[in-house]
Amino acid sequence: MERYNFKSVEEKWQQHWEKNKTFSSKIDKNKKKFYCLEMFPYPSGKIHMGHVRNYTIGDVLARYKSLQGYNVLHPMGWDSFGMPAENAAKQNNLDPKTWTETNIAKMKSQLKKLGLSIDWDREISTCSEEYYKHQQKFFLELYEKKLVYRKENYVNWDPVDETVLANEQVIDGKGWRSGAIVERKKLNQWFFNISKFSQDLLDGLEKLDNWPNKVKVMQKNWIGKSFGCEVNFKIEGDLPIETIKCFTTRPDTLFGFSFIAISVDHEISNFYKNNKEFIKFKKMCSKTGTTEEAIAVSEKIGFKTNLKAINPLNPKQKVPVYFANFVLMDYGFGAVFGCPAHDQRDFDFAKKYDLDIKTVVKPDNEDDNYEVSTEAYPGPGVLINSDFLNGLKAPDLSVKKTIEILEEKKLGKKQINFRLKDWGVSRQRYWGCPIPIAYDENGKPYPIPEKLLPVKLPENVDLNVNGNPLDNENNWREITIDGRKLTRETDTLDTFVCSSWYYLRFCSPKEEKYGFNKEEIDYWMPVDQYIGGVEHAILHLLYSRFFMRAISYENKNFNLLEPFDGLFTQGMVCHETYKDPENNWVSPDEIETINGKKYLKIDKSKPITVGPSESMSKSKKNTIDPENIIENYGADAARLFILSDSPPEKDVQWSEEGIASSHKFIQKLWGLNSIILDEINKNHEKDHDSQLEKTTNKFLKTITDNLDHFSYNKIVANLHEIYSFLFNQIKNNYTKDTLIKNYRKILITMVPIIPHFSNECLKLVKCELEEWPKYDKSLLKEEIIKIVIQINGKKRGLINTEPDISEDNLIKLIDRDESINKYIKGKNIKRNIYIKNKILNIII
RNA sequence: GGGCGAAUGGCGGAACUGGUAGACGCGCACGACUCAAAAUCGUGUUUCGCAAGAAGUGAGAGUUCGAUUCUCUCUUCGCCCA
Repeated sequence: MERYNFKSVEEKWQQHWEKNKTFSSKIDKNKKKFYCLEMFPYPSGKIHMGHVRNYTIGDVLARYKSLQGYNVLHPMGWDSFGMPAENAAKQNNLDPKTWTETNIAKMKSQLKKLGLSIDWDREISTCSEEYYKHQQKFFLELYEKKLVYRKENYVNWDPVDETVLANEQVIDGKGWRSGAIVERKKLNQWFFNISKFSQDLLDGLEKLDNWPNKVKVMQKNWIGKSFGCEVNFKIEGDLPIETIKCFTTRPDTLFGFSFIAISVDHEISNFYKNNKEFIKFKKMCSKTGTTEEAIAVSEKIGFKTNLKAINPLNPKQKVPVYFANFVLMDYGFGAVFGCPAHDQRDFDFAKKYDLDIKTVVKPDNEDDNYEVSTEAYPGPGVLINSDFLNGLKAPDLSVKKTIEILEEKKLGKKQINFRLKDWGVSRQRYWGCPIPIAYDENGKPYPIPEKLLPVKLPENVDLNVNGNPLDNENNWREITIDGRKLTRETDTLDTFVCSSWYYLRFCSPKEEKYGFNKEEIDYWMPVDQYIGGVEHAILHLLYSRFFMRAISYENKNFNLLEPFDGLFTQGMVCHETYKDPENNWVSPDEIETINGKKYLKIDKSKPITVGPSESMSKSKKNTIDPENIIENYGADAARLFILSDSPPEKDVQWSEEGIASSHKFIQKLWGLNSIILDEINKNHEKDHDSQLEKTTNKFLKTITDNLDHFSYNKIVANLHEIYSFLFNQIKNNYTKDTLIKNYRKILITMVPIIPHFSNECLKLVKCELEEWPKYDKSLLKEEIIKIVIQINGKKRGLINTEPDISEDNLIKLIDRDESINKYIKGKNIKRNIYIKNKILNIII
């Protein structure tokens, strides 16, 4: 018997698929469509195991659905704008475009080696002009609809690199590259008005039945709807200010009020423009980052004004007004009232500036003399020290009641607030989609006319400058439109914009007039199954949901709100970690195993410590290169193993033993295939066919159920079981027809998982790939079943019998079975619980 | 601090709506083949016990004839938000 040569077989089938355009897709209204989409990769250079897992899961589904008769759309593309290209280009002194295109070519060939059923004719790359010209049109369309606007906003500013940093580039308040303390700086930036759809995005979650609940909860919290109240505080003091408006979710704690804190950007700051102390204070505040977390951990500092605020519920009480670093202008109204006893931030602030701390809520298990001492109590309870509000249950009842009172007195009104802020899309970078806007000498924005689109990125740009390289491209920046001299916008779009509509582009990747073609969209959209990492649970998915709404907004021809009908989030790929005696990370291929112990390959006197399995990362040196795996074990083995060990939604541990065992299993299947080919050529008279029929039928049911539920790890177990069955029973002399018929069915079920191998075997048994084999329900019935016999809930034996046996007949069988009967002989039976075809519990 | 989730052999994990706990794989042990090794094949493998048997799904309680599964309390871990 010849060994299975995965290399030649895999190559052969990959060429076959490519030549025959097996996976190309087009509209066929007679067939049900299935749009299977995996999150497209960033072309970083080469694929990693995370990609292998993501795309294998998607490929199993796409191939399965295709066999089930669906018209499957399974495309792939490149999320190819972004900072790594710019950084790499700087380092290697080449341009981002070349770097990106080289990477794409490399990764595409790697993905092809995995044997994915992708329609490569639909390949798109977001950094190509054909792609981003449509994005620019969308931008202008949204600008027209007033869903895009420009405003001043704070950014994380690295004063050393003179550049804007994304939140994830700020580590412990410092720039990731320079290590400089990050400042807050105001810049004019473009925004998508996502908050306009806050309520709608929240409501839409309800209908997404095929999304993991976890993701829906995360999005819900991110949108962060809160019920509260806008309160107007009367102000006394030396400035012409009559009231300050605050937003609060806890108006019921107004009797514990002891200060008002306003943002340094609040309009009142205009009166302090020339105050040197204030300017100093404001500068100090700018050292605090812009994230909620940075604000939470920083020291709370304030700048006292001469203003006094009057408690609306208790006009006798007057409290100071401070500028404070923990209040941001873009939440609420840039002003909060402080209730130190029941908010930790306010508590810290009050301690620092020696302000009153008055307890107004007591926990249920405390008496009325309860007092907050070392930290704030933000929990539920009952109101105390609050005059006419005393005794109300907090927060539900007390908040409701307080709002009613404030509304009645016209001192405030009920308000709904969302945490979701508008999406700032301006990036001060070269390698992104240019924003199709220019400005006149007064800074007034002009959309670039459609006939001048796309606004192309200039080439041969000097990237080794601080700040945005486009700012130095004067030839590119200055343009004349209709005789008017204008200057281009030099910011480029956030790459999340590119990925928030790519699923539409896949439906009609060659459409020239518009980003998509309506007929194609109507047929293919929505995506039936979207598959990717949970790390995109919030931003990417929320932005895509927004984008769909923005395109549909005020559009009579097009009205699709949810792009992804089903979502599946796969887990990460992990690997053991290794360290040498000096505590340096060591990669798996620097290690040699001798007598079960691990040593450094180049210096065998150094033993290796094995650490816990962690998600693969370059810094921990525990990555495995998929290319080597495919080279040594084959794509089918890689696919089989990445599916086999864990459920796809959980983390999986990559191991050398695991991939080797998958490879062995394919070899065993090949051996079995040879035996079956021999058997088929013999002429058997004896007949054991019904057992083969039944087992195959049961296997088909199980594997189909498991495929339908993403239980891909169990599918691999099913294959092992059916293999053992065939291998052990093959000598039973099945008749040729039965053997070939059932074996073909089994082979077809392997196609989604190990497509090269199973297609090769199918060819050898002369089977043209047709359709997913259906199982026969009537064959699932067993002739003999096992019934568990329990005595007082403890298993004491099994009875083999025909199905649907009556309780009386079953007891007669037990009387004859000594091993069970010995437990009940001479005992008084109180009662029997009989669950048909399953269990009999005898209570004595 | 809040939200969500998880905890099952030496390891990864099975167990459909409460009904034989440990499928399948890895690892390990023994055996066959071999001069030998590798590869391959076979047998075994939750724990204690020679055995009959007993205990057993993070800990403790509860519901039930029966709980890995449902309820409550706690512990630990993971993810997200802070």
